[in-house]
Amino acid sequence: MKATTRISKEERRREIIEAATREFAVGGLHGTPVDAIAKQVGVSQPYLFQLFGTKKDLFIATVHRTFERTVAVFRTAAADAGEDASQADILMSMGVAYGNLLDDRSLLRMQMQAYAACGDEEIRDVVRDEMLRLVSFVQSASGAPEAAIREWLAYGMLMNVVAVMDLTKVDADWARIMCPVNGTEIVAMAIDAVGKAERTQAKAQKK
Amino acid sequence: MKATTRISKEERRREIIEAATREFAVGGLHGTPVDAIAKQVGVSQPYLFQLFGTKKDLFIATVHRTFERTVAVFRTAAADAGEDASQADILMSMGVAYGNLLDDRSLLRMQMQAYAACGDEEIRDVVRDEMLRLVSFVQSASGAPEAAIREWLAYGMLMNVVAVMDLTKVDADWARIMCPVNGTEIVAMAIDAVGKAERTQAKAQKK
DNA sequence: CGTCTTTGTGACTTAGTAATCACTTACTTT
DNA sequence: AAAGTAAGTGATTACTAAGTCACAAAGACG
Repeated sequence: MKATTRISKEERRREIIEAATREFAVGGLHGTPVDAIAKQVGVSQPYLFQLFGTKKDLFIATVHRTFERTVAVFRTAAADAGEDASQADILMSMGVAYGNLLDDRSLLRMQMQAYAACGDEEIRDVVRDEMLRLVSFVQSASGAPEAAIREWLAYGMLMNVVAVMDLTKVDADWARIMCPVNGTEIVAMAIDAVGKAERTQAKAQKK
Repeated sequence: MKATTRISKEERRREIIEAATREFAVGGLHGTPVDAIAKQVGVSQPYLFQLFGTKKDLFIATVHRTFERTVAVFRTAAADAGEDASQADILMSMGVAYGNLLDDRSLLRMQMQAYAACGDEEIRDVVRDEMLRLVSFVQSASGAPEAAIREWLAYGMLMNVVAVMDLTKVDADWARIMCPVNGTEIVAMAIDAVGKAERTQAKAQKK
């Protein structure tokens, strides 16, 4: 197999992480053979080990990339909200963007895999670190008070679970409790969530 | 190895599921050898296959048990709230009980493993089904409006992530955003969450 | 005490898979 | 074109782990 054109280490690394996201998303760290990732990229399996050292290291690199992409989406959303956007506007914009991001089930599932792998100390440390970055960014970008951010995060986590179960595809009363708008994308939930956060925030500012 | 005393199939099944919860919690479906579970129970590995058929089936049984335990805790908490408890009182009682339940990291991590394994269709169906039972119970036991339950669930999901990362052990500003009371148990968060839910509910009832 | 049912096991098969190593092939530079 | 460097692979090792099967031993019961 030498149909592959040669590209730089860094490029290849990026390609591999993209593929790894898709594969790890389904099987998790232990359920995904490195072979499968290599095959998807069209590169030999030993090369992955040369580039990443260990399967776990590749997993960690993938976790990093996952959170990085999320923060990037938040950054864009915050910028799109405009200069004179209120704190609530910014949270709203980021919430909607996150809802759209969840359409990429690979990214979402990869995030769940990261949480699930927190039984491993090394991975837990990485996940904490990534979460630190994410929360810090949201805080500084929105300027919203802690309580509002917490609530916004809480709804985000609910959205994760809704998305991972593909609840939007379930047409049942109970499903609508978790995800008010069935059959549609989760974005609507984000809007609803930010609406609440806004009220919380208004209260906090009155004090 | 015949130190084991013989007990009924059903008893043994229960023992195995307990051990499986602990093991699967760390390694997930694919990262956990059936051997490890068998060893913990003090029973031979082939016997597990005789009792459960497949590793995946054992995993599914464990998922079932995990949610069952959670609902049981909610049931007790709802009963403990007393006859003339308000809807908010009941949600509060269940929230606090859930916070305490999360001290059992095995149960919590097992729950995350269940979500993470939703890439598998069969497991996803099971998880949906368990979630249906859970949400339905909370709804009927509390009688609270949908929006209040949704918010209560959202904070529950946030608590999950806080617990899985062991954030209560992290003494940093950003950690306090996700988990206001650092160094202490997550219960305080539950109380805070239900406080919010109560307000939401009050609003809904004014309409 | 003998036999029947149920719980349980030792030994094996089969297949996959993380990691390594010696080696090759393409591209770059002088 | 020769020499050097960087990207990439075939073949193999050493091990793990799911699932099977024929068989054993405990208790129940007349």
